[in-house]
Amino acid sequence: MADDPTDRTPRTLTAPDASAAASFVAAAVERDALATLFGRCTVEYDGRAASSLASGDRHVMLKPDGTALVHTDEGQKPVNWQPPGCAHECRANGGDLVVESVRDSPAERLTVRFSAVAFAAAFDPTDEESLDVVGTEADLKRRILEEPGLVESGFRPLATERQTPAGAVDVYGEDDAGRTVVLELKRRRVGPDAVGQLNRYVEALERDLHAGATIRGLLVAPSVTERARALLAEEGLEFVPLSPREES
Amino acid sequence: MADDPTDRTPRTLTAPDASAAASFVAAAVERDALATLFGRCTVEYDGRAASSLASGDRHVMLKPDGTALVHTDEGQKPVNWQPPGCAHECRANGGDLVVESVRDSPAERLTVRFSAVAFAAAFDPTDEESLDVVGTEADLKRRILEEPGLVESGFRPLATERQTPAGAVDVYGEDDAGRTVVLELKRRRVGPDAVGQLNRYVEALERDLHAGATIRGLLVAPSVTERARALLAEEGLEFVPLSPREES
DNA sequence: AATTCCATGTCGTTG
DNA sequence: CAACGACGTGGAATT
Repeated sequence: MADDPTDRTPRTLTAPDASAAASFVAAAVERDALATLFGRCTVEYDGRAASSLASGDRHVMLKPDGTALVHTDEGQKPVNWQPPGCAHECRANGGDLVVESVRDSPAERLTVRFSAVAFAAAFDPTDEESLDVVGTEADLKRRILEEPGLVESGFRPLATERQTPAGAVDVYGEDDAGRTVVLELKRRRVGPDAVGQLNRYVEALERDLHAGATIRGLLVAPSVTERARALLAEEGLEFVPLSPREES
Repeated sequence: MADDPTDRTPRTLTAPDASAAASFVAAAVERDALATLFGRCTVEYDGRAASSLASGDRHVMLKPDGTALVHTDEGQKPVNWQPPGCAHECRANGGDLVVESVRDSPAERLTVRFSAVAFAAAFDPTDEESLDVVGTEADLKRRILEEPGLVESGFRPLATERQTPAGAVDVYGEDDAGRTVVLELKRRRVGPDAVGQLNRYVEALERDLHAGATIRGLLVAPSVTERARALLAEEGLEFVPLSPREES
């Protein structure tokens, strides 16, 4: 059974010594299994930045796509990690189990050194499904294109992702007076950054079309912070309250 | 041994039925252990957005701080998750194990329904250590304050985090001609967003000080993209190449 | 490979 | 609690 590659039974190991753990993890990595380890370890990282973490109990996951994750008992983000595409290696060193995940470009190395492994497990996951998310900026755009009057009476969308020297505009169109209108869409409450983004597009289009062109810039989002509202006013831009999901 | 709260041996369960798995996970959550599950499940999420994921093999982690993570065999980010502060519940329902993590404000619910649990484990992690990272924007600031000439000959820093109507400026100072200088620092190669940020600060200060004030805005980063460079030129801003770590 | 921008971003700090 | 900005942001789409 242990040699059947279609076997979905997990392999496990409790309190192994370093060499048993190394063999176990090496075999799991070799056969593209998802390996997990729990135990007392230190973690070193060097690459885009560098970090060091003293000894403590952590959970380590090695994925077959080259991802490595180190989790403590707190936080949604791993305390250390390595992105997909890395090569996982492991070896016994002294009495320790050393797990390393390495990649080039950028050159990065993650080193986890276990002084004690409490537990190891390896799984062979099969997952053909993909996630379907609702309530994104794309949904907001869809809503607007289906019902332009949600933005304002008489608004007519002419293009999406229209290019400008400053980047692509989310939605480009005209108002009922024939003036050019630029929409910047956000799925949630917006701060000053989104105002800056919209302003870049408006200024780029004003330069690009012709000197005297009057272009309206509308920030479309569920709500806006005070500072963002002040910036909008300074720049002569407008805010339109609208949510990606039907309710507001 | 199983009742010793200081016991660091993990508890494990292989191919449990739904009610055994539910008891096991409930006990782990109750005693603030870190619980992991591996098996075939569906995942539903509703909250800031909403999502649905059909049946597949996944790894689920429930942390004592209320974090929930659902990982597939690919990717650094969990396919679904719930942030710290959630309440974990679990129950047997039909032949399934249902795990839910819920929070209010914002109202969010994650529901994982296992048709089969291949494996469950619970750990009692102790981790007093905190991570030390090097190569951040704070390091870049430190470098500049220790050796202002790295920015340009004669630069004199006067304040950090100086407030403006548009937010706080990273570093505020004067050049050798006595002109006001604003620095925006970035730890890595920058795009148009950072230029917009710097421009907001410069314009706010020009308004704030007096009408005719000439203020130099310097973007300090390892490098800059072409579009960002063009935007800098348009706005009359400058770029200074400098890295958070000693080398460039 | 590089650029740009969205994200259920997450996370820390500050008011 | 809201707001603001950094992050080893990650990830997708486009060039």
